[in-house]
Amino acid sequence: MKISTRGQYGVRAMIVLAQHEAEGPMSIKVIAAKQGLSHSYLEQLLAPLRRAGLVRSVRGPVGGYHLAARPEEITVGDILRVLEGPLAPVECVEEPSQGLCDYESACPARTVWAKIRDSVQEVVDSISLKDLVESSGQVEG
Amino acid sequence: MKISTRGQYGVRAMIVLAQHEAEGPMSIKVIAAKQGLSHSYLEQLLAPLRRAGLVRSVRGPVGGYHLAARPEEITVGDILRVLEGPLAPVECVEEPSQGLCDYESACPARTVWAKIRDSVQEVVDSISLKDLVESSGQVEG
DNA sequence: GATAAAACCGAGTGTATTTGTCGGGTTTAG
DNA sequence: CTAAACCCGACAAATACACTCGGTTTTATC
Repeated sequence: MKISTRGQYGVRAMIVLAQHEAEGPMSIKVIAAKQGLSHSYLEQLLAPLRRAGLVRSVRGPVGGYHLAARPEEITVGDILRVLEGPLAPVECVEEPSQGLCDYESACPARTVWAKIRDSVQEVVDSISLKDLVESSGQVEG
Repeated sequence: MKISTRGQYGVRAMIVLAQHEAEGPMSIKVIAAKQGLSHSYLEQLLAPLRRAGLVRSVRGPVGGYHLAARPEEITVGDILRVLEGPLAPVECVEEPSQGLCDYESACPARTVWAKIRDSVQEVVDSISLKDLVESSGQVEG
């Protein structure tokens, strides 16, 4: 039941972008330094986020990344789905619907997994980047 | 964000034990057959469940396992904590308290992880084996 | 136009975890 | 005494994770 570093770092990077939204594009180098992350690895996370339309990139010198929408329009769920895949604790309750367990059609355990899934989704979909930037005292740096 | 097969199989095995509670100890062989699991692997899951006091074993011929408490007293959370470890999406929000992130003391992302943790725990701690046995049509077999 | 900073891309790599298997030992009912 | 069951530790294949590396393309600035 762990979120991998992809999801963790991705959320942290997006928070940084939200915090410095007004300052124009921010380079991978700067984001990585602010969060103590590897440049190359962070690069691998921003690529899918860009393809998913959550951030936009500007190439060339003084380029970098900025949010593709306002902070209140981007949720933690959006980020985690891109970097972690389906937010379901087991395959058989992924959406769009995976098949039932092959062993028996009425699987009592399945209801548990579905409830966990719904519960997690409700949490992450209800938290926007704006919420996170506001709740934290504005971080300097 | 996945639950490993340990947790999945463990919950399924415990449901089987709850369903046949009245019939005396059930052997690993029978449980494994009912759920289509490997005998050896299931054996590895029942050992920690026994040490944690969730099941009791009876040795010798016609031995096997049975629940150590009534189905309404054993929750899915109890089972998952034994087989999956702490029910926290990232280390820094595990209980008893792990240290904060080493990078900055005020980590906005941390509040997200804590909410996910609480949400998952509330779900799994509120579902007992009794709930699962009742909700499913009584499975024959 | 040259330079350099930055995004972009794909492949590769070492480690850790997962998901089991296997073999042997111990307990115990019949 | 023996078979059935639990008990224990080693081991192995497969997968996922967490990066690293080298090179290409784009583009502001000198």
